[in-house]
Amino acid sequence: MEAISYNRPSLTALLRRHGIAPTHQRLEIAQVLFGRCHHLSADQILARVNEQHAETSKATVYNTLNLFCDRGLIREVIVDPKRVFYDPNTDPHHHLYNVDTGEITDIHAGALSVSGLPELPPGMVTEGVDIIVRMRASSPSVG
Amino acid sequence: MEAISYNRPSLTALLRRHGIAPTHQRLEIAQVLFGRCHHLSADQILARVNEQHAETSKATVYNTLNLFCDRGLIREVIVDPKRVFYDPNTDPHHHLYNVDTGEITDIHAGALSVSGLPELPPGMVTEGVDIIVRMRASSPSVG
DNA sequence: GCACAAATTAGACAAAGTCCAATTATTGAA
DNA sequence: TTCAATAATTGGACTTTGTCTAATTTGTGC
Repeated sequence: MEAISYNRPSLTALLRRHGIAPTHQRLEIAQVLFGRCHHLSADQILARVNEQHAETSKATVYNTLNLFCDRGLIREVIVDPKRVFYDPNTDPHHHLYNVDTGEITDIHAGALSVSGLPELPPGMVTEGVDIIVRMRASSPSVG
Repeated sequence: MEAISYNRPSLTALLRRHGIAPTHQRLEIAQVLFGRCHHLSADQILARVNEQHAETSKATVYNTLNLFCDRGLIREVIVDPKRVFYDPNTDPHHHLYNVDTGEITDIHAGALSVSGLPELPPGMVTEGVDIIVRMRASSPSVG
């Protein structure tokens, strides 16, 4: 895994390395993504970026998250039909999803192996394999 | 796999077996789900149900799909952040997702095995393991 | 036919995300 | 620096998916 420090100079370098001009707003967003707990939604990122003083618009947050995804800096996590989460960890790994709380935890891919995947149709290429383990508390009140 | 015929009497029986009163609208929706190609979104189901003559409202389609899910008749498929798809196949299986076209295909679980999944935290229970293989055409114009 | 419960409905509403035209930053060159 | 060109950001309107509610309709047993 690429070691990432969370200070401005190294975030600036990180963006540049991915061909992204390091503007003020992008650095703020990068800091939220890489500096705090993982798996935030666009809305949560918007709120955190503007915690101290409003400085970034909704449009910019969405633009930036899509840009970061396109450039391989972060990854979308699609587990909740209501919103997309963004994962600053781009190493191969999977997710444990707490259906009750919405909490997402990483599962390292190293320990895990999948066999028996079918061949893809000709001309097609795997973009990624997502494994989502959905869990819940064992004795919910619903019988 | 439970064999399901797609005529009214067997759909009626299917609903009753799951404790669901077989109303006209529910039978229409069941027919669309079980009788045609798989993995439809709520919107697609709404359109198909009202193809001939408008007979079912948006609210009923959403109510019914949620009811069918709760009762284990169908399953949600969460692969596209824009909408939920509904899968009439409730046997254990996984999905191949064509990122370019949005097309979803089944992967039978029989042929497939996963090892190395971590233990769940105490008091937690697996609700399901979803595996999504995302694929795309091998040489997209984007370099 | 009557009363009661269950299902359906239109349409208002909410949340996530996109789009656009106008403004503001940033950059490189002179 | 200053200027011009380009790139980024912005508010707000808009779209889409899905939920909610209060009123109506339907169905059931008696």
